[in-house]
Amino acid sequence: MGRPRMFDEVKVLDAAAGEFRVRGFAGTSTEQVCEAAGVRRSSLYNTFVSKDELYVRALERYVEVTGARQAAILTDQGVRGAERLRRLVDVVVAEEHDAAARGHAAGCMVVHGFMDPGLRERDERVARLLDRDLRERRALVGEAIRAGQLDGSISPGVDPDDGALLVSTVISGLRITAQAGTDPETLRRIALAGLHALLG
Amino acid sequence: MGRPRMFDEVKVLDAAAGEFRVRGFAGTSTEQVCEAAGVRRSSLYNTFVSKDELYVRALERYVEVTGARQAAILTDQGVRGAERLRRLVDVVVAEEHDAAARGHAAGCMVVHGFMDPGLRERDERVARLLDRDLRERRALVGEAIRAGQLDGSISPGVDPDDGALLVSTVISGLRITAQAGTDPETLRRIALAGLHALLG
DNA sequence: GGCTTTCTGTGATTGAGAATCCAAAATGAG
DNA sequence: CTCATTTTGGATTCTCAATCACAGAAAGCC
Repeated sequence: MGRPRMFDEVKVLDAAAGEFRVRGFAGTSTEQVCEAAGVRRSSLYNTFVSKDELYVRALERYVEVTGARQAAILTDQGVRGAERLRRLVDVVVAEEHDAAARGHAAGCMVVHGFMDPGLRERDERVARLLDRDLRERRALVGEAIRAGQLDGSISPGVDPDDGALLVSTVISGLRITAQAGTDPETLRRIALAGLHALLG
Repeated sequence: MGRPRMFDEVKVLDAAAGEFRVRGFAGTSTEQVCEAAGVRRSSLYNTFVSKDELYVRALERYVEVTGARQAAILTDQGVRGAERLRRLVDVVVAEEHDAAARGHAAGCMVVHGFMDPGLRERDERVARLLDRDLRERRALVGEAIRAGQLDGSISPGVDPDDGALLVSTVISGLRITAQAGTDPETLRRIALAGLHALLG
């Protein structure tokens, strides 16, 4: 029934996300994506219509994968609330560390997406994806904070919604600070200091 | 002695910075800069050689202006250390607020610069400018923290260098969170929560 | 094995934007 | 007023990313 794909569609999306997260949409050429994915441009366009469509698909995938990973950490019932937040930070720091070892910064599609108003205006779906991701992320962190307040690891004085916003702000800031060549231990120390209001 | 300039070179740089800070280098066309500055393209190129050169000049100017404003706040001897940091946050929040009123997010050339590794690789001067700015900014915040520890407004337990890194991380994160449509009061509350380790 | 279908790869075409060029206009000096 | 000099507006060229079209190749079906 026709010649089968020589490449794995999802692998290409991951490769594309790997490029977009570093340089953003405007800063990444389709040639770079092809290079990273080991696919010819015509195959890329044949499968994914356009650069915009590819970006949307890659963003969907990126949000889904990172969201799932973070959800697993934040809802881990075997761990106290405060520790879940620490593990979240550790994951982000480790990501940056791994990327730095490969020479480039990790970047983040969500950060780039938010920093590019033109992109959100041009494609409604991008705006929706980013907003939904942000909401879900905050909801998950908020739940972890509530859990922490119940198990006594997080001070009951803080509003979980504010706390969630703080966590997402600190992590975004971390992405920027990481690019300036800050070492992982320092990065982790700073992040935990930023969450001092929550973690004491 | 020839026809004089019809435009103010510095005003054009400010207008260019105003565009670059929102969409970054790759996301901004010279046409947009011309539009914003009210200058024709030939005038732009006649005066600033190329887009790259224009960007470097705009970044220099941007870094100089924002640096001076922040320095004034952070070294204000009439104000206690902790209060200086709060004022710094207020300035950033106000910037985002003003921009939001005009429909677009404030953005930040420094954040965009750090999030664009390709740019730093291509032009050594951009990398140097960003690094220098970051160092100076941290040094200033560090000084304010030391001052705060002397006047008793900031807990003596924190390392000023770490504190400075935290402040710059939180402010960067703030820039991102602001784009998601967070209102100014919330933004301010979150930022102060992030600096809880410093400000108590 | 021939046929159909769908993929792949090469190369052409389009299009956006950066860079350049040129003639006209403006201005101050003499 | 006239000249020398520089700016300006518009047209043009150039470059490279993005897209498209077609020929060849690979797999399943009969």
